[in-house]
Amino acid sequence: MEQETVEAAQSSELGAGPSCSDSNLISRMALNDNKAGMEGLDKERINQIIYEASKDSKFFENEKKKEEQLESRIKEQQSKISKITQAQLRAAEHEADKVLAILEDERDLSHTIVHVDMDAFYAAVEMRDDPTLWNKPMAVGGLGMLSTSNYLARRFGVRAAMPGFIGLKLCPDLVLVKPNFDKYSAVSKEVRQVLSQYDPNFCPMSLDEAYMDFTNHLQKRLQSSALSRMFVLREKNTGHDKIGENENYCMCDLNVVLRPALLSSSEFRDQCVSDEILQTFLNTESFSKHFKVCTECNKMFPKYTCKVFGCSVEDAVLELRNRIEQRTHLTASAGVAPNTMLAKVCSDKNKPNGQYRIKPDKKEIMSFMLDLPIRKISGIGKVTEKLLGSIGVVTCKDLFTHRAMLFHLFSCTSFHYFMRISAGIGSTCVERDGERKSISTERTFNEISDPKLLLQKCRELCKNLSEDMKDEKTLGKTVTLKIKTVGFDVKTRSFTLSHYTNDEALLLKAAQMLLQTEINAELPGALRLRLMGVRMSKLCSDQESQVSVADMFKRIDKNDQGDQNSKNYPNPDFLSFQNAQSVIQNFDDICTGEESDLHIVDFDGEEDDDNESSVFSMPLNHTLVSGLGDNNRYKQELFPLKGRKKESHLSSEIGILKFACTGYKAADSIQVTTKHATGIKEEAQGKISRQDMLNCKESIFSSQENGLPRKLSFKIKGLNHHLNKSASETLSEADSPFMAGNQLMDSSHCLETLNTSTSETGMVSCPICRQQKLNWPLDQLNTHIDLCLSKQTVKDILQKDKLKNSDSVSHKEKSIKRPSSSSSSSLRDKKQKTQPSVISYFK
DNA sequence: GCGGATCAC
DNA sequence: TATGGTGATCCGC
Repeated sequence: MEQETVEAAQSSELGAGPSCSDSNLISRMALNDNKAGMEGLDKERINQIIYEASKDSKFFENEKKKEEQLESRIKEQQSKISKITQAQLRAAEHEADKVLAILEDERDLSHTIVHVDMDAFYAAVEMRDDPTLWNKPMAVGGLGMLSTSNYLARRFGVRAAMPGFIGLKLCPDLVLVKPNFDKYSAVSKEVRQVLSQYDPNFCPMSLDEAYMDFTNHLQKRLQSSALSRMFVLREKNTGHDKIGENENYCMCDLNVVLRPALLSSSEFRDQCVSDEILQTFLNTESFSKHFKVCTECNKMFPKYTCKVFGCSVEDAVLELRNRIEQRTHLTASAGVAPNTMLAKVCSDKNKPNGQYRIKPDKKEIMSFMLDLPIRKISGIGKVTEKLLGSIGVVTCKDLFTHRAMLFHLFSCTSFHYFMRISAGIGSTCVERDGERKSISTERTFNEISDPKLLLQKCRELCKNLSEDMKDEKTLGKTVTLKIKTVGFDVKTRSFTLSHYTNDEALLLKAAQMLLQTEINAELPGALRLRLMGVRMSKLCSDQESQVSVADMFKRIDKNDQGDQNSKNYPNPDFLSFQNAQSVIQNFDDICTGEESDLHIVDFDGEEDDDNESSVFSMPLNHTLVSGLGDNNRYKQELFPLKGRKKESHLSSEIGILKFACTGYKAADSIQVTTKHATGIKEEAQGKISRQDMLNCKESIFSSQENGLPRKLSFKIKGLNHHLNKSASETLSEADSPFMAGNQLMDSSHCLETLNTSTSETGMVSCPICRQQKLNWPLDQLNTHIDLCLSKQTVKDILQKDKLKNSDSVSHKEKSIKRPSSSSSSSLRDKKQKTQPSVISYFK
């Protein structure tokens, strides 16, 4: 810990010059001894070894590059500083003090937060189960990377996040053990069982650590009997506390196999008795006389004692740690404080197998913060440490001293974060994280540069991810490809689909497109990778696609009121895969006039329809609903308009449903909104051109592959339900390339048509941007279409169309409340009398 | 919304 | 011979 201060002080002095320019090792690669069990090491020697092992590697080159980038960030920071006037600093100080005053108001000392952290968890589990490791420096991991090391190994400078081969250089006797995650996870479960008895809502951060709120437990504890705070302890240092030492002894959790019997045998079991009296009784009375053999394993009990734990926080936490140890034969450390930030720091203070408490007292907190290095705070890593160090901030108190400067140099978020740290204020709730926000898989490998093999790797990853997502019953919308070059350069490229999916083929298509783009960018060179990953974000649950129309209403209403509970409702911006899929499946049937289980309900609140109320219970993915504008009678009754936003998401979805079902029937006058995959919305008002109509069709057709929708980007507004004369005059279906006589082709034929009609000449053209290529493979064409749809091309088309139809009046969505007579055709005027304007559906 | 960076474990 | 995998967040654009 002391070295750390020295290192930080050095970096604060270095100013502009590169750090460690004299010594060979750059600071970011130096041993990070910010970890228990690593005090007082010969850092210089260790760093020299690390340097020797790294200096010629590409990894090292990249680290140097990053170091330089950091240096230039620091220079920028300094040039900013040079422009700050004294007056500005004074003003900033004033602002900062205001912030601190507000924070002070929020200070909450009423909670008792405990952070529990298993000591060298993975390593400890392995040592517990293998006596041959007991006296050896060991680490869990491989030559590539270590997950954790035992305390013996730490004396050599071997630590987590260090490559194994360097660990071996530091400590040639180091034993490497391959990780057994299943085992760690099982042990973790046991630990959690104990934790849950103190706080059922504890918040696990990983397999080996958790935050807990002890406040309630401590309250109850005050009322609890001494006996209920009595627990069994194995006598230590007899050897009988280690698994594998002596097979003759019971290794069960004595608090499970023995304690109940002890409790019921105690003469105090029905009485209120003081802790002292009970403890004295336990010390004199030898229970082991009566209980010698474990009924679970039939082995002899080891030597044990019983202890009554008091009602204080310290005793409660000690009891918890003891119970963990009895249960798992592993030790844990704990930190106790009024908030999570401090509790976390505390759990490290007396590691291993210790605990530390900061009392809920402002003075005590402030004196604790006084010389606490900022690096100890969770969230401040090596970069922030260095950035802050360069302006003289090393301890938490320094954050306060330099608050005016921090105000100028950092974002609002960071500044507030720093101020909270300086005041020792942290979160007092330990709620578990909500739903996950992304899911990913990535793999490091020996260099791959052959495009075929790269695509193969991509395929594997997508397959894995798709499976993981199906296991998790989750769908996603944004696909991100991550690549790391052999030079350790990391890049991410993402693409947002128009609907949620976890389908392998769709995933692959998106990821492949992104990868191909990167491969192409390197041409004529090769893209040389050492890692590839695929991530899916913007998730929604698989289940959520099964909502009824009523749910949908509720959801929109909740969300628009900014309800805190809106998380309980599906993301309003959803077009579920199932939804789309079901529409597509019904698509051909409807167009060809065959049976379908898709319900079509005009749900506009007019008097004449008895079917309408049934809509509420229909699953949406089999229901086509129209008329859901704010004028909708049912909707108004159910959810009075209280400044609610327009139901654009809903109408978007319904628009797509409508189009899918009626697109072939054509329309006389419609409005098109294109929602790009990028999220940009483009609108075209007035009459739609024939070409747009075809584009829409093509888009939907080309979206079908293996029966799956690929792209649904069009939202049709104001679509009239049925073909009529005036429409047929302006839009002849016979002109469609997808018509076979009077019959519409099914989707597979359309695909064929798309293919063959163009391949006669060998030239294939993109239906969107009209770009032509010789023998454009369908795969790539589809990928290209995706790209087109996501970029600006559609916008251009729509722009042109706008020009062509410049006689029609253009409206902003907002201004359209009623069917506009100025842009109406006579047909629409007629229709309007019998039913609400189609435009009003999507106001 | 996207991409780079930082951070924790 | 040789430096991980997963998830979250923030910032600047």
